[in-house]
Amino acid sequence: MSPHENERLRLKAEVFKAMGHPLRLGVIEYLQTGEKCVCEIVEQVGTEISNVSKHLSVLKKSGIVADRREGLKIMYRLTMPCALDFARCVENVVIKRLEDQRAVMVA
Amino acid sequence: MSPHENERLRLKAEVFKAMGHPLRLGVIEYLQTGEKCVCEIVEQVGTEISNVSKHLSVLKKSGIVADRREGLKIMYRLTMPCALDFARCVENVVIKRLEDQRAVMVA
DNA sequence: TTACTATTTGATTAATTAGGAAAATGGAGC
DNA sequence: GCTCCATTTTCCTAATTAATCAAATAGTAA
Repeated sequence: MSPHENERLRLKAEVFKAMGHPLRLGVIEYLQTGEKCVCEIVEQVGTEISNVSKHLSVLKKSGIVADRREGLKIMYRLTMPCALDFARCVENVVIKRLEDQRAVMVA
Repeated sequence: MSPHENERLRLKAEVFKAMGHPLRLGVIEYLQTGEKCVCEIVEQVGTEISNVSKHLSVLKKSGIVADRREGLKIMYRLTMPCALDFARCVENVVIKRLEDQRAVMVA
């Protein structure tokens, strides 16, 4: 693999990796309902501000969200709309797995 | 967040996490060209067999690939076709970022 | 059964990631 | 200037992940 090919895969993987955490995925889903300040996001996910802030910076670094200042608040928004399409597809697969899990537990 | 909601996000995140490694992403792209044995995949990605095997088990656990035995060989195939659609979308974003990076380096 | 091939698993180590608490930053308003 | 507010960064510790090598497994064929 060429260095350029390698860098392409690395950047691409970074996007998936950023989405590969329940809290961050929750934030992405929440941001579908529109631009939010950190304080709103904190309330939604229910954990320490400092923790949320760090997760947001991961999302930002990978290009999934962007932020802007509005007075005292920092507003975050989604910048990769297609992420939602895929998330929806994965959702279906996951729902199926959850159903399978339950079936196993019942059996 | 309810426990069920939590479990849903956890499973969903697991899929993204599985895709969040350059080597595994390379394997997924390679498997677009059809079912392959471990030996072929090893040749493609160019690293230790045991390492590839472990990465394959991560992909399998998250439901992205499935395997079957054929004689001595184990054949792997993609089982989540939509993963490719999203990968294509991310690709475009990443290409733009790569171009930006180069622009910065030139400047 | 023995030898061989393809793959997985286990043990170890190094590196990265996640979370909480406290300190630091950057604007807004007095 | 100082003070408040929203957010980020730093420091620390615990947990997870990745890579390599060696050993184990599972099927094939003599």
